[in-house]
Amino acid sequence: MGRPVKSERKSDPRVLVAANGRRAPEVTTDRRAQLVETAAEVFAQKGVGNTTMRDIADEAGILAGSLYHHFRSKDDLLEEVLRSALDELTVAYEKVERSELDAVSALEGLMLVGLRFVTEKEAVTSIVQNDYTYLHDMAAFSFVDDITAVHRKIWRRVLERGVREEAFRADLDLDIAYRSMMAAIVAEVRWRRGRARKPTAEVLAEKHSMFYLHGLVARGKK
Amino acid sequence: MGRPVKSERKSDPRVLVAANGRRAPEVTTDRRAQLVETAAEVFAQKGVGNTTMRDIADEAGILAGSLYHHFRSKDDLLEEVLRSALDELTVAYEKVERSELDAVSALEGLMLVGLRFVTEKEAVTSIVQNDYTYLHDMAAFSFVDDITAVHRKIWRRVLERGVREEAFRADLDLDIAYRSMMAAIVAEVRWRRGRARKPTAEVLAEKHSMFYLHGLVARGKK
DNA sequence: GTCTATAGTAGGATAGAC
DNA sequence: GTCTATCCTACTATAGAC
Repeated sequence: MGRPVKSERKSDPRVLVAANGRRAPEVTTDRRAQLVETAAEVFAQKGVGNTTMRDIADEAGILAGSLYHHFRSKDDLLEEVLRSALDELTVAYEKVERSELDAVSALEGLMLVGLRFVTEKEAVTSIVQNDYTYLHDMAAFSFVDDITAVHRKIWRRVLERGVREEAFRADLDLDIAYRSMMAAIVAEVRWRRGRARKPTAEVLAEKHSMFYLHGLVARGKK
Repeated sequence: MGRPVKSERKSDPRVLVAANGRRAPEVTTDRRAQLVETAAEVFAQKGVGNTTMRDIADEAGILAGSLYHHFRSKDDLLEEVLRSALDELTVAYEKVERSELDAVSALEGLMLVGLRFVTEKEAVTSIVQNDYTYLHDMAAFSFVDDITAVHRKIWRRVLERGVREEAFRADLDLDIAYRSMMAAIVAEVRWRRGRARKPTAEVLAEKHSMFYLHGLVARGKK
């Protein structure tokens, strides 16, 4: 990479086809969604900056130029990879918050949702985690920060409620708590990538909850 | 980036000058060390893949070609950036382990050392954190993993000792504990970069220790 | 929807003057 | 130790045939 790319985003091919009134949308979406999936995998594997359109095309079994029939630019393709996945995550977090569980259960719920995302969308998680600098320096990807901010607010509200309801320690530093847990969840993707034995999100959530709820120190002591 | 670069590493200018028997080593080192510092900053800011030799040269006030008088290649330069800093971190961790504190204090010590590194070497931490994929895919940078493995073993020994001495919970999952704390420490660099108010390592260590030692749950409850 | 071919650009690295 | 000039390579993106 390195060549600056301005994506201006205009029409979406799917909309055009839909307007024709033909084809099941599922099939229409297929090729495009399939390419997005492939791209996600390659971006995650090599890093966005080191991924060329040819890399993606190779993996998809076509030539680089053909990708431009589906996407306006490399950044356009990346945007589609990220936006679809992150929007799903928002919905899942919101569902936990709306469920009105007690604070401890709600936090466990958020953790499970976060870890499910990490385990089910390894590629996207890797991209967000590994290409942080790339994404943050390009105005075109500020939407990632916007979405992340929404997630943070949900977590914060649950933590605040926990303190208010005296389920969590009163002297808790909520910034530290949020940052630590989020960092740990996202970092899980680095431990599981390319590994044979991949623990399920449920197992990980159970362990993380245990760790964060009770801490390191043995109960009997102090 | 994208162009594969093989660094083979041969003579070091400093050695040659030293062999001449002239100059204070400090002054001799200066220019090179200064360039390494500058490079670290630029790599951290833009990401390794998006940093060009011209970017670094601009920041240093020279032309791109001149950098090759000091370093054999871009990767060579990056290697120097990383190796010097990470070796220092190893020494600091080892010092904590040798001090034979009780497990809780030792863990607090490791945390402080880790956070001091993050706060004092923001650039290097950012690079290791953000260009994870780049570093892991190139054989030339496997030394980063080697060094990290040494750090992990030190942390693990302290955690294991804590459990043995019954300072830490017996049912602690050491993998989760280590990963979580390390992820949180390294992630701190993302929160402080470009921020006006930067908490000191000491303040952060105090807060992280509090959080990890005691967890979220209020004592009175459960 | 994919191909061939290619324009246009930019980065890594080198050689030799100063 | 830095500069000028340049080679080589590789990537993004486009145009038009099939």
